[in-house]
Amino acid sequence: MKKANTPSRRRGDLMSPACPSRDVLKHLTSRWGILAVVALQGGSTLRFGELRRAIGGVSERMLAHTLQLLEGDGMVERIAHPVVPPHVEYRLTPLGREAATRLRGLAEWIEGSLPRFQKVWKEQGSADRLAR
Amino acid sequence: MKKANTPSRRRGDLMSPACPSRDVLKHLTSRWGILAVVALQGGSTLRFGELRRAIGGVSERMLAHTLQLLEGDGMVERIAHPVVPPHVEYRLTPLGREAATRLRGLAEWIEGSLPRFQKVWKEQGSADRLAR
DNA sequence: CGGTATCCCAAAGGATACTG
DNA sequence: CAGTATCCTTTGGGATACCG
Repeated sequence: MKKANTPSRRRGDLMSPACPSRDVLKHLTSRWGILAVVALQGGSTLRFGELRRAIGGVSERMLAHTLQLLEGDGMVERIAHPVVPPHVEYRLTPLGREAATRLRGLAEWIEGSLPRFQKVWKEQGSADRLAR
Repeated sequence: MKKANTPSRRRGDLMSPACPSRDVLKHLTSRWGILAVVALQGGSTLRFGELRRAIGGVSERMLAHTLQLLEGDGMVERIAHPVVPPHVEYRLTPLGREAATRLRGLAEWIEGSLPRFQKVWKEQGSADRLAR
């Protein structure tokens, strides 16, 4: 019979409420998701503590949780060396590096555009009306 | 005197906990932020209801709130025609279009990579261990 | 060192009803 | 039509303590 449409496993649609691609987006856009990927960008492998210090403000609990989400999506690889004290390294997988390209672009654009945002915030009183 | 460093208004640093650029990231990565920007991408102006139908699953309350955040950051422009019944249109500002470029790239990559994510989810039992 | 386990809270977000 | 207002539930995420 027709194989014209393979509805389920062809391609995601973020505009559809039930699409599994929403989960990927959710993980990447969790509070620390983007920052973790960006911190790992560059191919370097980082230890848990290094990563934690690189990402200002993240708690151990949330960093571990975020890394598990990303590992579950195949974007981060966890390498645990069986020594004591523990030595665990994280690095991006090929899939994660693809994500990192986009996320780094976004991150750098935001950072570089900050002066313009601040101008907007100053000109209008948006800071007062809305929770920042 | 030296003008070598203008610490505050030069450029953002997302890795710093207190940097205001974190607010922009937070707004864009709120549950509906990216989807709203992507839905408006293309330069077209959309009415509130059209936008709502375009973004599957968003409630009126959250769409209005998200649009206000984006408007407050100068990425979305709200054009209200004083007629009855109300007629309100939304479109991206130049700043918003710059964001849209990055976000559309991310969104399309996620959508196109869904088969690979599903493969990862199937191979490892990550769906069981972690909340999706 | 690199985590879990537990507890707790603020905030994000949904449902519903109402309004200019 | 395009919102607010209100109420309520869920959950993201911080603090702390403990463990292999």
